[in-house]
Amino acid sequence: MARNVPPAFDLALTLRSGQFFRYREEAGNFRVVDGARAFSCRSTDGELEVDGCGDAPARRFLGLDADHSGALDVLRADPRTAALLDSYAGMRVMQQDPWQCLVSFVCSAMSNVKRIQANVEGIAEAFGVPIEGAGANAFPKPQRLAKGALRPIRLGWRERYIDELFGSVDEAWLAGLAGKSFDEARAALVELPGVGVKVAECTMAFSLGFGESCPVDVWIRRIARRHFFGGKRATDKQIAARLRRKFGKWTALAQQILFQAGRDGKL
DNA sequence: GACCAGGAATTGG
DNA sequence: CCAATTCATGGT
Repeated sequence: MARNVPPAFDLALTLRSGQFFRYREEAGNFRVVDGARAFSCRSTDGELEVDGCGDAPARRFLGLDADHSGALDVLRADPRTAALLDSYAGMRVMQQDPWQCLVSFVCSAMSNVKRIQANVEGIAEAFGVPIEGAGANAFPKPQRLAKGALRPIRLGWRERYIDELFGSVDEAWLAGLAGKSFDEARAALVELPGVGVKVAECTMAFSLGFGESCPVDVWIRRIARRHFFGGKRATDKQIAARLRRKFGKWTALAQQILFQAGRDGKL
């Protein structure tokens, strides 16, 4: 059977995993808007079907360029992730538009997926330009926004961060962080308003290709303390260090699997 | 009405 | 470096 994706890629699992927020699901078909690109995709008989853009950009976006068999070797070597592979081996770490990803995760602070989606979509509807034939707006480029223009989006206390980012971030600079070292890229991101270590590492993992990233949120905190620290307390830095040492460049993938399993009540 | 949601900034040890 | 407090909003 000819397959154009590696075995065990799970499109729905990956898109629903909270890495990415601008998609809509309609009967197994996923409509995606990433940056200025809109496309739809579905998985049938182990084949990834894409409409609206070429296979290559869609596959890159979905994280299908990575050496996943190498990842599985690492995940199988630890009993805690090995036990999850039956259900979660189809997870991939996506590679999104960095600017949209950054803004999305600044919106994510102390929020929830439904609201993050509404916030990101609201920003696109209010300031993005229509994408020909897609029935959706591109994610707006960084630009000085009119005073109070974000108010109706109801971003809460994240509003002033988003406003400052729109007026100050250079997209080429942001994308260029992919070529820096892990420490340099993170140090640069943390300088941005509304960006702490967690948001920085989400951006690095899900859009800049840093597989060693380990975003530590409330879920990972609970899971790590219970399953990697024998129930004892541990700081976010200790958690990230331990997972990074164990999973190396597949830390973000392991983190994403643990995160999803935790939310699914399987840990 | 309390409590939590993929945290960050500020301030004080 | 770590810990406590505050921030705005929506859902349960």
